[in-house]
Amino acid sequence: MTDNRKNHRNITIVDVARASGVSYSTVSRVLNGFEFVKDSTRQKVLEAAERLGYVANLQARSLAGGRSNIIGLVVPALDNGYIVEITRGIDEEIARANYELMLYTTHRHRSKESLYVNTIANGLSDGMLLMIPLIQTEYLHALRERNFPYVMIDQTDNDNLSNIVDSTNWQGAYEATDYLIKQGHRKIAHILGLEVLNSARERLDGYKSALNAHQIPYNKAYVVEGDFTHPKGYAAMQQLLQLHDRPTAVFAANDLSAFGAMQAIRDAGLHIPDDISIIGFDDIPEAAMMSPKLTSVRQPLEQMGREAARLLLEVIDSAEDRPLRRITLATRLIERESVKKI
Amino acid sequence: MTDNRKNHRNITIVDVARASGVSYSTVSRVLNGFEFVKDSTRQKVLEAAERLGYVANLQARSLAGGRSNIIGLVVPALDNGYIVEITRGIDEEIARANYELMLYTTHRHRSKESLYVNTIANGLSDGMLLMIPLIQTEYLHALRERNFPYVMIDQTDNDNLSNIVDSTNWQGAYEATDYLIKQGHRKIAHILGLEVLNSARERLDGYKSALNAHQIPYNKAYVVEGDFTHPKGYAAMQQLLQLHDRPTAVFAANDLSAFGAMQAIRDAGLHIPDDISIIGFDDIPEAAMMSPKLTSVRQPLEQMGREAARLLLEVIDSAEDRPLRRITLATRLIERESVKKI
DNA sequence: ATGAAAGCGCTAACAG
DNA sequence: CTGTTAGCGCTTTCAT
Repeated sequence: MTDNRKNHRNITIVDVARASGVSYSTVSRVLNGFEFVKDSTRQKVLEAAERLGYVANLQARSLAGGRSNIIGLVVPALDNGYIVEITRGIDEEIARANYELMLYTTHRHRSKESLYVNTIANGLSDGMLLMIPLIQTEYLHALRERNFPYVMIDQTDNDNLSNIVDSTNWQGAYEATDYLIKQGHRKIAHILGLEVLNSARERLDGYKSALNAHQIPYNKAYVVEGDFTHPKGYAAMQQLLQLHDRPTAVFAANDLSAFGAMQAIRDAGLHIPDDISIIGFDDIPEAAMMSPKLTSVRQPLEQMGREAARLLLEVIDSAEDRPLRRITLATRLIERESVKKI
Repeated sequence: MTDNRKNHRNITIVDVARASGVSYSTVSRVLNGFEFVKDSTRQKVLEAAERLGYVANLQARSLAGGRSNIIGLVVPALDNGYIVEITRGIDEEIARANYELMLYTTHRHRSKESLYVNTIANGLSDGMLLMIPLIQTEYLHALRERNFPYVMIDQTDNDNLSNIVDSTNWQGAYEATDYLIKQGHRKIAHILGLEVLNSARERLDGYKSALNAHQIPYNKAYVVEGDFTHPKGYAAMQQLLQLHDRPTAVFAANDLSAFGAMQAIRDAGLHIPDDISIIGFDDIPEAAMMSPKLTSVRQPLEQMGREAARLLLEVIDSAEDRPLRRITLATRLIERESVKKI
């Protein structure tokens, strides 16, 4: 601080100790719910703390080896409903457990990822939640080595040594494609997700398997590049619209690219679902607000966040040799208005 | 911790000191960019820190009276684009200054607000950003008393003693209404925001003033209760649709209620903008993704976040007697497809 | 059941 | 220019 800003004396356990006539270690015990404290003492201390308006100093507590009740969350950015929904689930769940959230946004810079992982691990968080696509396994290794609690969300740890929460990508994609087929579609395109990501590959596989199950030949021209973004979805759809044998339906790897595709369809003067049916993946809140409302495979995003938070809290509270868990939540097709039966 | 989780020895300045053969206060000086250090010493220290993989312990630094480079952000919840957009702006700006974000979500519980304000002020944040509607002035008073840097976003401090970033609510509402009038509308309804909030009142005033300026009598039946949410917007619109003399256009206090209204209009079998024109406020990203795309008064949300962050950073860096600032950003009408000329 | 004392990692005078 | 020292507020042995 430039000046005397931090010279304000906060109420500390010493003050509480003085006010209640005990030593400050006793105050600490009371505040931490330690059991061997005389009831009358406990009362006195609690009362004094209340009266003085004592507020614990988390950093000091954490420094001294206690818990900070803070968990770190690393995300790429706050720029889409997908991340925000998961974050909300996390937020709700940790609030319930009286934890706070420290938000680290990498802004998709690689260098930040390692920095954050390090900072968090050696800092004040009791644990950390990772939503970093393509995280390098070395970080994870470092975390494990120091026994730092962490949970990954919707990602794969190639070493298979992490606690993970994700959802049934393959299954969801299969179901979406199968649904389109059952609505009479045969010419079904797929707008890919970012292919380096596991979720994107699993969705592609689900799509292929469904076609295969119905003996519909796989048409390479119907599978176009994408990266989970709106602009790419738009471009991909434009590409599909130029095909001689235009698809009658498209399954987009996520809602964001589906929105882009819808835009492209509209801009081409065509109508959804009359001319082309479309189905998304994720079911972010915006999907229900579109017109027509987007049919989509719901990934229980908020719930994924909640489960991840809960799992992390468990890990923090448990012994080191706790067996790893992988929680895979079920996706579910939400039928709305963007698919037509033909 | 239940076990030896925190017994992992981190690399500290003591290690760096030992490795570079200087005292640890010198290391501290180097790390803090203190100027009176011999260049050769600085090199040695930096090199050793790098080699050892030293990562600063923010809590210790903050405890000892230094900066934590963390700012606290208090928000009601992460449940709508309005908050998320502002948060994003904040996030980007503080990242640029190498700060981290500690997120406190009140989940709209009053008790949490005071707790957070206290915790943050006595905790590790260097400053705090407040997005709490109807914040109690006593908290603010407490903050000022301890000279704790804070900035409020899109709120009013009745005592007028705070640094604030907001936008031209009155002006924006006036412009929206004026625009509708110029498109030939006379029967213009208004879905109110949460009336206890200043922004809601200012928008109502802007609406009234515009009507007045065009000698259109104020019709009380056209002004219906709302609270900035989708469901209330829906209900408000239903109410308007039942009127004998139905309005031809409605100005909603924010996009969220506009979305609700649009839904109600569609559910009533009517069309936008052919049967009813609608205009929102905020211009959250979803507004451009609707069909028809919503015409809306853009509040530069992300920029508001940025400005607030920048202002806070300035306050943190400046002397105590820095004059207060209020930054009011301009709103701007974004014409899209939800208003028809009649 | 409670007090005394050490120390977590760091910054900031105070000396020199 | 650099080392020494005293805390910041708290948890945690170690005594008693």
